[in-house]
Amino acid sequence: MNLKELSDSLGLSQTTVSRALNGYPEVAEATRIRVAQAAAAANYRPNARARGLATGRSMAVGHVIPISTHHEMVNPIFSDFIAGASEVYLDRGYDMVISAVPDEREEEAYRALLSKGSVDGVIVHAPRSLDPRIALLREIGLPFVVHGRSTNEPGPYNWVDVNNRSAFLRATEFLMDLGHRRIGLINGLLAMDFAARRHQGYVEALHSRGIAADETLIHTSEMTEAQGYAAAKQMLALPAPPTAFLGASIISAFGIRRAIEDSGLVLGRDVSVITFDDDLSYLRDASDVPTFTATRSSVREAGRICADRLMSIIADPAQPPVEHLLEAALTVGRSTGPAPRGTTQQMG
Amino acid sequence: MNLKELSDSLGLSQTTVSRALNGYPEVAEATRIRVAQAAAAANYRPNARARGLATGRSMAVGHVIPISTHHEMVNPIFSDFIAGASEVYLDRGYDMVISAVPDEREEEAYRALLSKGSVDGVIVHAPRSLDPRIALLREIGLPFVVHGRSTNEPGPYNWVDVNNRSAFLRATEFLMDLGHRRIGLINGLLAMDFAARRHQGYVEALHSRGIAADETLIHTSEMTEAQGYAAAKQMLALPAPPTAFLGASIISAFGIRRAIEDSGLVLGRDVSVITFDDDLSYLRDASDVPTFTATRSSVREAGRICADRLMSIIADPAQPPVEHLLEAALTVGRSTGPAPRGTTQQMG
DNA sequence: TTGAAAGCGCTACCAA
DNA sequence: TTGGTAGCGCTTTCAA
Repeated sequence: MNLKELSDSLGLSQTTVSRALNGYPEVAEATRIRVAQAAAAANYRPNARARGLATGRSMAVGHVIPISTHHEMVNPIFSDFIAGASEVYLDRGYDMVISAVPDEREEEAYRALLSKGSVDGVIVHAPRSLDPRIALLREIGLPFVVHGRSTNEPGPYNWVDVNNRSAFLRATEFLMDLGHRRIGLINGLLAMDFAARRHQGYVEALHSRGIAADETLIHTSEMTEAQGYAAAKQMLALPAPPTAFLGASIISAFGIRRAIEDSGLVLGRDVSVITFDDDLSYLRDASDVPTFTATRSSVREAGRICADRLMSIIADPAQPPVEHLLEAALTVGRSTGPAPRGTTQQMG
Repeated sequence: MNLKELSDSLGLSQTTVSRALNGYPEVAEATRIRVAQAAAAANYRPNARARGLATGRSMAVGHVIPISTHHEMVNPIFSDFIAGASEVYLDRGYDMVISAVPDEREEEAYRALLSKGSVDGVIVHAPRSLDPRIALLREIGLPFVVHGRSTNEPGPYNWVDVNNRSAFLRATEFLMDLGHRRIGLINGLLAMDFAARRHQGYVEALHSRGIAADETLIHTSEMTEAQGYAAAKQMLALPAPPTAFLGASIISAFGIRRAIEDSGLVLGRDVSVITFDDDLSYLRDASDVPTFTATRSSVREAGRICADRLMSIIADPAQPPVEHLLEAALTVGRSTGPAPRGTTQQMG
């Protein structure tokens, strides 16, 4: 069923039917109702390509995911983000186009998305410290919102980020409040902006209590199970091993747990672990289990906000960039049910 | 840069330029080269919407993900599948459109995808025993490939599936070979086809050794950490607790591990665990750690195969349905590096 | 308040 | 081997 068939069946012109369906004010109310009913009955939906050709907009948003490093796709976090963004797209009638491409074909992917006209804008994932994608997108004039930040990027741009610095600062303080003084940090690659900020928060917290950061207790690498295991194992073998770990991701945290077990220690009794990007944490000294809900709920919220922001930019590209910093929620108590929806919840 | 501008700059007609770019044989070789160079220099790419309007094909594939139950998006497996499919799409110039929709809006999503004309075909994820989506897609004539199988579906259809029955059969046998007789099965919901097949393989293996399946050692639920924990905890409290677990997913396996620890037992010493959809397993009696690579590599492979198959169907919808059963690889030895690419590797 | 008609950028048919 | 041209299905002036 297309516009012509629909308008013919109604004895109206395509123009009028199109106007009625798109909410133009000049259509008589009676006509509009008649058209709407006929369209619903015929299960009519305008062809997206034809409409796109006519309007110059594609009603689709692109997400380019670098896959060679396995940073993103393997990361459950990404799923949450996508789920949040999808909610918004679904509401607004937008499609989500995902290009999973090898790192070296990333630029090509963005250019293709633009020149093929398949999307009206993109979300940039996992920005690095000075991310070339931002310059590229500005240059080619494709609207974009960054999930995360690119610290050394000189110009203004739209971003939505979780406050990784404060999250790790608070988590470190929390552990210190429990008496821990030697806290191992199993972090992601410092080239990733979020990892650098986490490192910063951790160090700040230590300094605020007059504790010097011990390099042997800081590890940065890809956030894999194997890396988490190796790093934790090595730290536990130190003359003065850590009594607690701060894990950057659920994946590496599983490696940390394995290292603790392998070392003959008992998780939550001999060694405490707080994991970020996770719903579970293990502490030996707390009556209950504190949980960073940042990534099971805040990341989903971040997806919603990014999508919403991008669609606003697409509608009006002239507006000034907006920066949106979300506070991660560190709650006490194991969370087993659905993650809370708010993002402003603070640690007690 | 569009076709008209490009052809004008070359002093050729749009027709000739289009033909040259699309590999039609009647174009003079000299012309083709000249056109190709100009196109590359201008960074020209045909507008996907215009081309789609003209050809009737959208050069895009849809993936509809049900999100309300958190079956898929939360599942790291899904990421691997997408990564595999993406490789194929990228090669063939196809876009991947992902609709994450609440269960109840699933049918609407498929219909919209078709009538809006945004995709040429879809991949169906996580089929149930008699999945209504198959009938729907057949009815509306949208080409599709199912990742998994729908057991009670009467008609033929294209599917690509991992042999879940044999995987669980082999894993159960493996545990029995090590001397285990009480093996807990922490499974997904039986309404999900893959879970039913896993259950079947488990029971078959027990029967082949003359062991009756013990209902108290079989648990089915959503594959969450909390469910895995609760189920394992309960089983470990039985008068005759299991000495090994078979976990259906990496997520629930983490719950199983926690239950073991909580019960004062040591994983790999007191209780063994084999996890599916995972790269890690913990056995007390094996010299090394056996690993089901099914989901970190085979699932990616399945993504590739599904995508390839779908694009073949789109090109020629008349061809008979193909059924593709992948054997899951159960390997011995911890896998820490990149997952192997093949899918036919068998357990020793 | 409604309709006719001109595109949007491309492909594909029919001529030359 | 090349070009003219008629759509593909929709939106959007411009007229009526």
